[in-house]
Amino acid sequence: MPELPEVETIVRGLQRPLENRRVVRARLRPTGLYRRSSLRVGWLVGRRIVRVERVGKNAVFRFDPPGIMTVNLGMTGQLLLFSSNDPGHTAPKKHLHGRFCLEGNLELRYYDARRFGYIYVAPSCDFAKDLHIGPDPFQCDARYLKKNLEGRKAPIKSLLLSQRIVSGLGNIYADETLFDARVDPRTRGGRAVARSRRILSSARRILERAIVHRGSTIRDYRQPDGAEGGFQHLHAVYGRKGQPCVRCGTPIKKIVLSGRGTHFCPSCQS
DNA sequence: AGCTTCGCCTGCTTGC
DNA sequence: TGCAAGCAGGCGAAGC
Repeated sequence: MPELPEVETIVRGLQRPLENRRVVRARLRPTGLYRRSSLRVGWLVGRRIVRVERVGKNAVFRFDPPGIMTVNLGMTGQLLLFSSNDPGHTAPKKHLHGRFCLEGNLELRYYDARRFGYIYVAPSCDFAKDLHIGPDPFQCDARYLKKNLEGRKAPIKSLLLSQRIVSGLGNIYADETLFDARVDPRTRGGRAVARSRRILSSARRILERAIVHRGSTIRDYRQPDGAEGGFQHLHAVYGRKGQPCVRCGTPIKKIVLSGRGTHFCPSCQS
């Protein structure tokens, strides 16, 4: 599932090929993939992509004349790049929902098997207001996190998953972060305030390492050129139920927390 | 208001 | 072996 490191990798892979190219044709179906109140992608035709960037878990495309498209990949979304004058490329059609043809015979395709992703097209976007997302772990400090955990009763894991406080963490990296910080995922937010600094620095460390390894491919995630990520081999807890903790050897436990599979070491996370 | 659960959706895994 | 139920989960909406 594309979280911050995966989206960062995708965005970096798209910047050079896409920036400064004009949209020649754009199509997206079904309309259920649009976020409420979004314009249709046809509105982008004739506009030039001036910048590709990441905001939380969203890939964001900025255009001139002014316009913006945000892509949230949900669980199984993919943004793949094809050269339309390369007859050898065999692009699957299954789950292909979006096609963006650009100058220079480039085609950006949007695939999403489960269709949990969504796309938002608008003249401009206020991310906090329109997408309900807060700063990512690289954009906030421990004081901010502390302030937002105070008095909260929900488990720290659930609070980290909420994109409103801190954006970018999903199920994999929330588990990995809390393991790194040695914090039990069931700890109530208010009880984790004193460990805000450690949690934040763990999040940054984990995310940086994951970016270096180009994200985690569990099943669907791919880079724009179709390659898999490599960080899945370095997970300490996610997907390691029953296997020995890399720190203390205790079997990793898997529980359900706020409806999410949650992996942790019952011995060294407290 | 804060927190949890539900529904969306498909494909892989599990169990009979 | 084959089929159906179970499970996975990001996110918004609904429910408590």
